[in-house]
Order: sequence, then C-alpha cells, then structure tokens
Amino acid sequence: MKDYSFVSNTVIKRLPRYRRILGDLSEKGVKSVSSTELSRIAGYTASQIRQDLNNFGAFGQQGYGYNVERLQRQIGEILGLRNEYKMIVLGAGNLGQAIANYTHYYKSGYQIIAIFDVNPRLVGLRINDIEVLDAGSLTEYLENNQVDIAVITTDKDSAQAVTDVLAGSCIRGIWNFTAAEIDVPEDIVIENVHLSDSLHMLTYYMNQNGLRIKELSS
Amino acid sequence: MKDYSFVSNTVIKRLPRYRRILGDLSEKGVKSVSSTELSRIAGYTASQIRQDLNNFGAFGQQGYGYNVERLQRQIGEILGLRNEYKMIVLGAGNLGQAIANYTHYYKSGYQIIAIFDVNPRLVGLRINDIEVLDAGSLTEYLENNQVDIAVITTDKDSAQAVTDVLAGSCIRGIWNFTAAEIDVPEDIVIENVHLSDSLHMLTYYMNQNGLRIKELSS
DNA sequence: TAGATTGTTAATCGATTAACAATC
DNA sequence: TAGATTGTTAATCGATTAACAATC
Repeated sequence: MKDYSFVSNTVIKRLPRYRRILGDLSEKGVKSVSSTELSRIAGYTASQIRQDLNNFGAFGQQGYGYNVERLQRQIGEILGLRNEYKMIVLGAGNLGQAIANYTHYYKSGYQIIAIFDVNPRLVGLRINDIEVLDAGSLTEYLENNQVDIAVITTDKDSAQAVTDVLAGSCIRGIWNFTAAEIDVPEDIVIENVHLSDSLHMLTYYMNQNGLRIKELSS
Repeated sequence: MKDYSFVSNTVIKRLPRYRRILGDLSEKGVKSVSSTELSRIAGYTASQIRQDLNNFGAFGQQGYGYNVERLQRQIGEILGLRNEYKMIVLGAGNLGQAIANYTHYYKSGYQIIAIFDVNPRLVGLRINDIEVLDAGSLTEYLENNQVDIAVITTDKDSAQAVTDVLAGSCIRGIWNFTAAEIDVPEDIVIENVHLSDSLHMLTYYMNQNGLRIKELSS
C-alpha cells in the first residue's frame, strides 16, 4: 500500500464508484473503455476522470483507452481490497442481522466472524452461521482474535461507550450505522453511514424537484 | 417550500448533520449555541457554518448566537421535514426488513405503508405490522394509494426493472440501497446508499492510516 | 455601555474544466 | 501513417476561510 496522503478526499470518494462501474462493464463483456465513455456512465467529465486516475499512476493507453478489467483491479489495489478483513458486528438488531447477511455477498474479502449483543435472549443464536456473543465478553474476544473492523449497529446512546471498549484493541476501522457522532482515537478510522441524513437529503431534493417541475409546466 | 436552487449541493449535504447536532444539544438542555461552539462539534469552521446558514436566511442574533431548538426546527423546514411522507419498501430481504423496522424510530414523519416482494413465501407476512404484498401488484397499488418514496432493497439486477415500474406513478423519490446505477425519470429524485462504496472508503483510509502511524513511530 | 457574535464582503485556496502535446 | 485518446499543464470556476462592520 502506497502513501497517497497527497490525494484529496474528494478524489477518493469517487474511486469505489469508478470501480463499481468498471465491474458492471466487465460483466457485460466490455474489454476497454475511454474516459469519454466512462464520463457518460459516471456523470463526471472525461477530464476529471483522467485527472483522478493520474493521482495514482498512468493506467491508460493513448489512442485506446483503459483496459476495463485491469483498471478495476488497479483501483481495487489502491483501495486496499487485495487484503482479507475480519469484521465483527456490534448489535444484533435488525440492521446488524441484515449486515451480517449482506456483507456475505461481497467476494471482495470481508468476513464477519462474530456478532455481539447485550440482550441475553439473542446470545447463543446463530445468524447466517455466525455466533451471537455476549457484549460483556467483547474485550476478551478482541484480545484473543484478530479483528480489523467493527460495525456499530447498537442504539445511538451506546455507540460511544462501545467505541471506548474498542480503543486500544486490534480494531483499525469502525463502520458506524448509528446517528451518534462518535469520538475515535487517532489510530482508528471511522466511516459513518448516517441513514437519516441520507433520507433527509432525499426529502429536500424531492421538494425542490417538485418546485422545479411546477415552474416548468406553468 | 422555497426555491433554493441557487444553493449548492455541498451546502445541502451538511444541513442534516447540523440539524442532528442541534438535536443532540437540545436533548442535553443547551438553549443557545454560537457558530464557534458548533464548529468545534461539527468539525467545520465557524465561518463556513455562518456562510451555510446565510444561504437560507438570518437565523442568529449578534452577541448571542443561535437558539438551538429554533435553528433545528428551521433547518428541518428547509429540508421539508414538516410534511408526512408515505413510503413503500421494495424487497423484503434482510435489509428491507431492517429498514421497515428502523425507519419506525423516526419521529420525523416517515411512514412505511407496505413492503413488496416476488417471493411467494414472504407475501402475506407482516413485518413490524406492515403487510408484505406481491410485487406483481405494485402498479395497481400505486394507482390506488398515495406513496411518496420507494425504498429499493431488491437484488442489484432487479433494481432498474423495478424503477421502470415506478416511472409515471405517484412516487417522487427513490432511496436506493442496491449497488446498481439506476436511470430515473426527471420527476423522480434518487438518493443512493452504496454500502459497498462506503466500506471500500473505510478500507482505504484504514490502510492509509496504518502507514501514517508507522511513519510517525519510526 | 462593553463584549460577543452575527451577517456579509473580500481574499484565498482547492477542485474542475479546457486545451493540447505526447504517443499508442 | 492517420486517428484516437491519454497524461498533464494552464485557465477557470467554485468553495472555504479571513476579516470586520453591524448590532444585539
């Protein structure tokens, strides 16, 4: 893994999207793609796509474009997808269970190895063949197992407390699905999936779009 | 709802976050907050927060700051949260079920009124007291019921087909949880929750952070 | 009133787009 | 070779930050 600290977050955010689109093309049997074609699919300018990619190297070929399969793999390498990641899910509620099943679809190398919950009724169950363990045993578990990512799907009020337990452990990344704004130690990276924020954005644009349509038709 | 088409998407994206933080403060009993205090919590500059808000009006008071409760309500109004929204969930899998339960937590006025699935085994079930209906009856349902938002939690390959059924109906917004890049008609707004993209970003920053930490300690 | 903090203009910074020489 | 398309520099555009007068 190279040091790309000079690359801005705005660029990084677009990488998984590029990779996903390349995967779609690859499935369709497309072998090569130009930045102009990519720009039509992704909705960015061709210029931007070339700029973005050139932060990481020269992946294309003049007069030809990009090899779809190779570029997909190369972006995957930039993102760090060649590794295997072990994950645990904290909170065996509906969302936790959904993720335990959902991430199984990924062939990209993410493996959920345990689910934790405070509810004694859930402890001992198996979800998608993954054992639900007592949240009280989390610290001990982290001492005896190599885990990379913790997925937080507890209720909002427990999110910070549960994160404090993760501090100083082998956990390097937190995928936070609660609405809480969590403080994390420097050596842990956090990615927030604030679903309510997403729904509120949708709502805003629905209303604005309604206005725009009315205006056009008047 | 006013026309805010002059406000950029970069600004809009921060609004739900501001509102959420104001809600947290309000719960703690905080009555007023300055842009400087907000900046510490949100991680933006005070200047940016004031700039953002002034796109929509003057909500503060010199020498005092912002009234927490009122500003939260005002941002809610900008986002369109005073309305009631009726939602349907397309796909009664783990994620669909999780969302059917999850969104019930929102007091903000979102109501799930039906879930659709192609699997005859699931049709007729009740999830969180919401009926699972046959996907085949979707068109008819949309003709006879007022629905604002469709949540798509089908598999990736069905996402476009299901969207085509929504075109021309009463649906004004799509909340897409599949990895598909969906084409939508002009009068429908789409908000994508690409969970795999989010996980890939986390992975990238985990690896970059690892590098940074190693460098510091060497 | 004096102190604090907003609303807003101007300055800076960064990101996007345009353009084109290099080259496959 | 001629045509196409990249890699990359330069120009433009937009977003963020700084600064401060207005004012509570």
